[in-house]
Amino acid sequence: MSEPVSEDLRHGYDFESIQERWLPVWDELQPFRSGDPADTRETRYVLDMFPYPSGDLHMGHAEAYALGDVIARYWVQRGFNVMHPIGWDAFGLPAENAAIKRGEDPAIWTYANIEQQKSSMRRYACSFDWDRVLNTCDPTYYRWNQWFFLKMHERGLAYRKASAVNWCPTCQTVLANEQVVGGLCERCDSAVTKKKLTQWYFRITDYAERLLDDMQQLEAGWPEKVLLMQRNWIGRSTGAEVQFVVEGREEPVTVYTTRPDTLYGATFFVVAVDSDLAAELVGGTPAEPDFVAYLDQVKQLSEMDRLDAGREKTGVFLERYAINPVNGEQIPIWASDYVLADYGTGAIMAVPAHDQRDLDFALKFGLPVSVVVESDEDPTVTGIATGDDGAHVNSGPLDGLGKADAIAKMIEILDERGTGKASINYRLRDWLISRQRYWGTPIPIIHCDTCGEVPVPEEQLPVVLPSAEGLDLKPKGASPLGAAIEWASVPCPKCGAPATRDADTMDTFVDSSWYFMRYLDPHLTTAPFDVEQAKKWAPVDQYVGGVTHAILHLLYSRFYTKVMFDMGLIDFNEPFTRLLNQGMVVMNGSAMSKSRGNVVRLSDELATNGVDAVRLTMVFAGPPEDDVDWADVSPAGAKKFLARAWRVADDVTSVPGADATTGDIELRKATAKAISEAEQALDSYRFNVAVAKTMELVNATRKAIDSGCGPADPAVREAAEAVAVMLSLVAPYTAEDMWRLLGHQPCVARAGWPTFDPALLVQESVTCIVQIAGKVRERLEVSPDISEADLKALALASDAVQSALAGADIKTVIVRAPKLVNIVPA
RNA sequence: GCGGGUGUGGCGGAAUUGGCAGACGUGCAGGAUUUAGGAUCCUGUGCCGAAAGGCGUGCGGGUUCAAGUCCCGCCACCCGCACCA
Repeated sequence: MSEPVSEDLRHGYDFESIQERWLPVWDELQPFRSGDPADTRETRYVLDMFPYPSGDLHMGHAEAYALGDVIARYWVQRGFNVMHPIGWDAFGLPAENAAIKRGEDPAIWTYANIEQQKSSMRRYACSFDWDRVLNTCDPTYYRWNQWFFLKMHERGLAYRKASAVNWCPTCQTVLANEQVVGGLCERCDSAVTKKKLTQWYFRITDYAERLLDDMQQLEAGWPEKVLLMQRNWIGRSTGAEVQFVVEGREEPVTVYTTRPDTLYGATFFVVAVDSDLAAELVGGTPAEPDFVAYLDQVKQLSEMDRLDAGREKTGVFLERYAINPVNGEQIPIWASDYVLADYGTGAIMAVPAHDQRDLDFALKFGLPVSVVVESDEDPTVTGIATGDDGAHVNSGPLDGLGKADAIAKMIEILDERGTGKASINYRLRDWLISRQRYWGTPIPIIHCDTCGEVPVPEEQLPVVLPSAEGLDLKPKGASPLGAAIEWASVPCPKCGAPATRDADTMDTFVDSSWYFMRYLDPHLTTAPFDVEQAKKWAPVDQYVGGVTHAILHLLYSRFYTKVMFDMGLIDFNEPFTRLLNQGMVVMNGSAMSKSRGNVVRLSDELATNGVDAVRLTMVFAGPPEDDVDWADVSPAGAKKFLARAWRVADDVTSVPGADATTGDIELRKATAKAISEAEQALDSYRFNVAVAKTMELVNATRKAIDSGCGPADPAVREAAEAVAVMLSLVAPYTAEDMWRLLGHQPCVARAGWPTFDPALLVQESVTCIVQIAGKVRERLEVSPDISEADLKALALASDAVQSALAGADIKTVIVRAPKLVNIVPA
């Protein structure tokens, strides 16, 4: 099987030897270093989402990095100083799980994988600036996680509270809201349960309004879909808070509602079964045993079950009553799990006539239903809640008003009486960042019996993870760090008494929330990043990554950026100006997975077709945001094209610097057109189209060599050089070798984008189509600046037109010189 | 249920402001060269039709001299959210 190699040699193009030839040269020349302070080029910051080091690179990486690379390399060719860094999102569960399996330190597995990925990326010819590499599991990195935590703590943005939190029984750790997908753990798909724990939170809800408002800045550069998902996630809703007096209770209870206009229709009251309020209200009533039994039953449910909207309503009457503030009616208070403890106030007024959930509940338990918005159907008969909008009835001063007016009026009334006010609520919850696992950033807090939670003094950072040696990392619901007695036992920084370190580690999304700033100077020891470098480079001009992070990572990064802004560290408030969500690489329509047995191995593809062909396949497959189905594309075809392009350069016989202006005019025009069109395609992120334009130019040049002006014509050299530079974005090895064949020194990556004489784009004749009743009947070669009158006359005089008209009368003639004439017969 | 997106040859996909639908590639067919081809080169390739010609961008209407593109109504598929009061 040594055949393929000898064939390639026979035809000259051998991707393997080309790869071997140029890798060491590039290592030497380092064309993508961006840190030279004397560099005066305008700056651009291109960022690929950094990888998690679990094994070697796969097809998904190959696509993402190929696309990011096209953008970075294009901007280098256009004369920018481009920062294109890479690093590793190196903390997290897979390393820990692998370590448990092998009984070794997660650091060993992690760093081995990083080395492997790094070497694969080098071979894949990623245009990274290798001087800027960072690993989040290095203490030099995570000390700044801790630093940010302390700053947040100072500002009241990091706080601890006891709450029912999401718990993954498999990972044996808590999860943020964003990490629960459809009731399942985002990482391992286990059914998530609730657990009451005291945990650390970041107060992201304080930023809800700004996270929403600032999306305006992103509208031009982010996919609409991602913005929409974030808007939905933040879930702003407007309504009112209404106070209900509860019989036998000093303080009134406040509810949140988006429909204060339906207050006259509130016939009962529901509190979340797992809220403190429910326990308090039921305390001492005859309903208490029933309530406790019900609460136990609810606790058994997984989040999955609980979220099932089709499920029958359940609940318990608490033997207590509230007073409807507008009509003074006594309404019963129930507890149910369909009301969420952590949204609004954990209690609602139920308006069964006009809310489906409340109606379901009312019908199940035989509670009264009172229509307050005029409806044709009776909800108690149809079982369907009515009255999204309509005239209000049975509502005193609101009678006759529509929804919007009624809401305004009711808020006015509540305001006057001091029993309510307009209010805004968000679906977004605070970000739970504690994790009960080993491989993460230790939380820099010391718990002291007398002083409480004491921040680790800044000068004592980093709080370095204790060695995994001797620690049992197996998940058991409590952090393994607690068992590192020597590590955990420290004097209280305040009073000096014996105290213990917080044993939890931070969510790894903390690591990735600001890493884009650390790249600016990853070796800096005095601050997380250099403020001056930030002015030079940030924010990120182009971010590239999968849509899987549409909410989690991107929302957290946006939050961190606003916090950094408030701290005065930066002068912008959005981290990523443009965002490109590349599609996935799939096989036969479905995601590659071992269980499906449809995994295509990147290493196999690289061995068969070479790096350039794989990169080209990824880029040429279609629009970058679409999925690439490997069954639909042809890496072999890509290789064939690269060989064709290479041979064009090989065939050139003129010397470098040959005067192109004396060359074949038709090929020169084709070259100018290809460059211009590729440019437009690249500027609008239609990389597949840019490749097509390059292919057209290769075809035209081939033709010129074989059956046109011949290989010695300087226009052929001009075309081949343009192809080399255009190709350098996608197929750097082939392009570099073409550059060598053309008599140039490396690197083609910094040769500069080809220029052309705009006069070459002007055509001296264009094809004008002549339509009769919208159908093409004739084509005329005309001057591009022909007048409408001349063109009309010319078209009408044409034989084809005359015979097609067959003497019919003409109603109108539409002339769009010089491209079209449409003759409309009567 | 709510919200959003997408429908173009056998396949992946092209197509400024409405103005030659199918660029480029793949696949397929035929040919050249070759001991051979999973190499290279050339030719053809939307569909129907022998041809003339007709039809054609999910379906049905509409606007227009002209619609893949704009408007209205459907259908299909995909994605996100889903007891958030």
